[in-house]
Amino acid sequence: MISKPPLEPSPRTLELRSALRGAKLFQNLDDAQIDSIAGRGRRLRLDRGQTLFLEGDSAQGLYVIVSGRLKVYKTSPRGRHQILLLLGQGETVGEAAMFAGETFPASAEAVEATEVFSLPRNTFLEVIRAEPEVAMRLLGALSLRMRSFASMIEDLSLREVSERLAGHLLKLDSECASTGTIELDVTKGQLAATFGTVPETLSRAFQELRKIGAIESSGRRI
Amino acid sequence: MISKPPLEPSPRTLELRSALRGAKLFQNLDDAQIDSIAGRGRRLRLDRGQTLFLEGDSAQGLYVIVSGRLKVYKTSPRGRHQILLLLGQGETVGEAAMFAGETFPASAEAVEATEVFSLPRNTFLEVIRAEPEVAMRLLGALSLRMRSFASMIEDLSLREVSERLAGHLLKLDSECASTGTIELDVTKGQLAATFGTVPETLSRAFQELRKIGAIESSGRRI
DNA sequence: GAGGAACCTTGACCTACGTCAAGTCCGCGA
DNA sequence: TCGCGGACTTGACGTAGGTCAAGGTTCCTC
Repeated sequence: MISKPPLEPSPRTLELRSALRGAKLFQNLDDAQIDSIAGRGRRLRLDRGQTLFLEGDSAQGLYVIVSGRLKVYKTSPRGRHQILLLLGQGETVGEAAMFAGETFPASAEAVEATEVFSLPRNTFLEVIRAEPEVAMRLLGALSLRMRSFASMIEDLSLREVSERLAGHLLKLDSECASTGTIELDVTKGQLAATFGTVPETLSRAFQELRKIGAIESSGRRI
Repeated sequence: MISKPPLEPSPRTLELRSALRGAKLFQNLDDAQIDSIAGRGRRLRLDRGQTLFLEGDSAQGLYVIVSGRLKVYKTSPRGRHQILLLLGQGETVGEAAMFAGETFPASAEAVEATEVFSLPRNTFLEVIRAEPEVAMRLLGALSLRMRSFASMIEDLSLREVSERLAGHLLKLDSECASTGTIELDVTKGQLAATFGTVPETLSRAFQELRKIGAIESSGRRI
């Protein structure tokens, strides 16, 4: 028996709506538009560690994270990882692939149980054309991401690991509360991979900052 | 005596028009639109080595390169440079700064005598709103740039210098003619700075590729 | 054609950091 | 309660590549 969408929205539908509305990209769409988008894509569940796409896969659309977290990363032949982005609820992956090249420039995988909403390329292009404001927000999002890539490049090429760590901690502190104590929400292994290094080296960088008295830390609290 | 623009377009005006039309961003605008844009910005001449803006400067607009070349780069406290982009005629700088943050995330300077056309932020935003196609092209351009940043990050973190060089040479070859011989159009010092390294190391990388027989080279011909 | 100023190369040296190999600590399921 | 596996740390070691210093080219100007 095939069931059509019920007239009363199910809890899952409500959750999806609010996730889409939470996405910066769709912030100024009205309910009807959100619902129309919600009806035109598919939902995907990913277990922790499951991959959403691999570098080189052909990109058919845009993904919005409904819940959970993804990492977007590159892999070296020798098995090391470089994390480009860590994304949470309301953030999107795959925009860039829709406008340049047909394939994903990096791989993406869930770092915890994650649900994504996938919107086909053409649907998204329609939305953009109909709503110039979405295009503007997308430009904003891409620009922000470019900035963060630019500073990753700067870090990798001009700063050493403990400087990257120090900078990152300062940024976290200023973003979150400036209370002076931070709780990491990623494993140190992942943190290392976002800095372009390995856990061992990151560990020594923590050690160094501790030695010069810049931080105190135990476990993930700093 | 103040001279108004003549009715007959001057050669300089013609040059500007064709440069703007050459810019991918404005490719599908008609003559009237191009002229209107041309009339609303200013032209700037830069000598070789002169800086267009510095990281942190407040960004008032978009620059289109009319002739010559610019490098966009980051600097370390110890004076090393990392080149993010090398841009030529028809390419644009400063888009990202218009949509995210008020300041330039990097510095830009002319690597040869260069003329740029600077378009105020608001004018450009008007153009985008009036011409959604320009927004789409801009999305394409930013996406492409993101891709190239992503692969710079990959290179810096996962590949060694001679691999970067080899990859770059292969790309140049496939882009230009696949003839097997390439003529570099940048100094090796600049090439080094785009790879996140120093001239000495680049020189040794060339040496290595020569030794294993992958290339032959003399001066800038390879 | 002589004198410079960039640019490039080569050598000697040193250090940041990646790798390998043992641990240690912690949470979780039986 | 006892492992057991994953995350993290620590140590020893090797090396890619940055730095410093000294030439060598090429090219531009006077």
